Amino acid sequence: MSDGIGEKIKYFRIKYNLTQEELAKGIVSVSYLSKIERNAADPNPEAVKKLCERLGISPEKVIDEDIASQVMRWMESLLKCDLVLAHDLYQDIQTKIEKVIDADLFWLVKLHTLYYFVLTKQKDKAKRKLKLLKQDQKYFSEKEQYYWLKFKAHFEYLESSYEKAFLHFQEAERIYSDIFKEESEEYYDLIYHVAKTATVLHYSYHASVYSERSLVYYRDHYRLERAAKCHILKGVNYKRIREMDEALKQFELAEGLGKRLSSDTILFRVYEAIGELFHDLNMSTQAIRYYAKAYDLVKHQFSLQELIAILGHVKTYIQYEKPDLAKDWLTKAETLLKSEKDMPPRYVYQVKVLRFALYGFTQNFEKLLVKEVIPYFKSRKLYIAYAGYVRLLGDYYYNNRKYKLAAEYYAEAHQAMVDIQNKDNK
DNA sequence: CCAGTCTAATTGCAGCGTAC
DNA sequence: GTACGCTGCAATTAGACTGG
Repeated sequence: MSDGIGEKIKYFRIKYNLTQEELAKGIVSVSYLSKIERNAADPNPEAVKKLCERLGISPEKVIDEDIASQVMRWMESLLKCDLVLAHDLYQDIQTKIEKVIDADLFWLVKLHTLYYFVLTKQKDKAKRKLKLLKQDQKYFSEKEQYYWLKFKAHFEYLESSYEKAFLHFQEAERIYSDIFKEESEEYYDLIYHVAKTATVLHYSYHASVYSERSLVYYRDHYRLERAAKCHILKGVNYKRIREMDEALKQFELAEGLGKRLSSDTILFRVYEAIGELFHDLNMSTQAIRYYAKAYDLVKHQFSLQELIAILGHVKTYIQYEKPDLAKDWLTKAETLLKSEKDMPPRYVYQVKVLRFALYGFTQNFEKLLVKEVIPYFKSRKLYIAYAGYVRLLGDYYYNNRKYKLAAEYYAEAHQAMVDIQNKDNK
């Protein structure tokens, strides 16, 4: 019978560094323990009791209703990204769960703990959890396999490995219908994340299909914050295919929702996106207006967002041919970087490159791009940024009359863009 | 009651994969 | 290679059931 006691025994045996022989000695044979652990045997309760005693765990099979419902509430709070509630429940559950023998609940908790670490950005803890779960994935039921794929994807996303994240999300979607009877909040949360990841990867086709699907659900269920985020995703994708009016419309819808919810997070993203849109349209005054709005929302509070808004100002002032203002804003960015050590590399590199753009491209620029920037984006498979910087280096060689090198880099940038399209069309 | 039969739990051992 | 941890398989054992 599979009440899942086997996995639990195995988990604790490994935790306490025992071999099967050591645990089984005097109770059952090693090979029978092997079977028990794999749920391939239905051992007599006496033996199970002895094994559990040796491991110092309680063999109670009946689970506390309290814990079960608490775990469900915790999973729900994670799905809704309610971190305050999730944190409280997490503390409580962790102390209780080890005493409970119900493998179903047991793995669900382990898996959701991974997601909890990802949401709270505890990278090291998440990494460790991921490693542990990896060893046990062969025991996962289908439902657990689904969560495993989904949360692994979230982890990869956090690590900026967007391509891996995208594949895991898609695989999770493939098995979703085998496990859950209907398309619920869980499903559309997954769809939303596929859209989000596809957007980062510039997979425009996937991004627009998935963001539309999740938008419809969130709108109909009055999940306004998510709906706003879907509008932003749609806007970004319209912008990329140069449907600027449609993009602006999406951003305005998101703005309306953001105001109604008085959510600075949403409003920041909207203003930053509109700023970017006007920047792309060479409408510098408008772009600055929105970047300024975005900046006002986050300055001296959220340093990463602040940096993003500052960078918007710098590139727009460069475009606007106001180098002095651009230099002022660049200084702000550099000051911010000094006080905040843990900024994502892609923004750090952007600051460094913008400095060269404002003060002249020197040989150090070539060194920075060849040795650090280009390899970084290549290894992360962030091909859009990669292609952008490769092209920039091409420009540098071109301006220095190194035409052969320039041509090579232009070709490489072109190839990277073609590759993205191919991946999107798969 | 008991010999015979059937089923399921349990064991011993050969052999597999991995780490050193 | 060999030591170790683990698993698959055939054999053994224990217990339940049945017909005489």
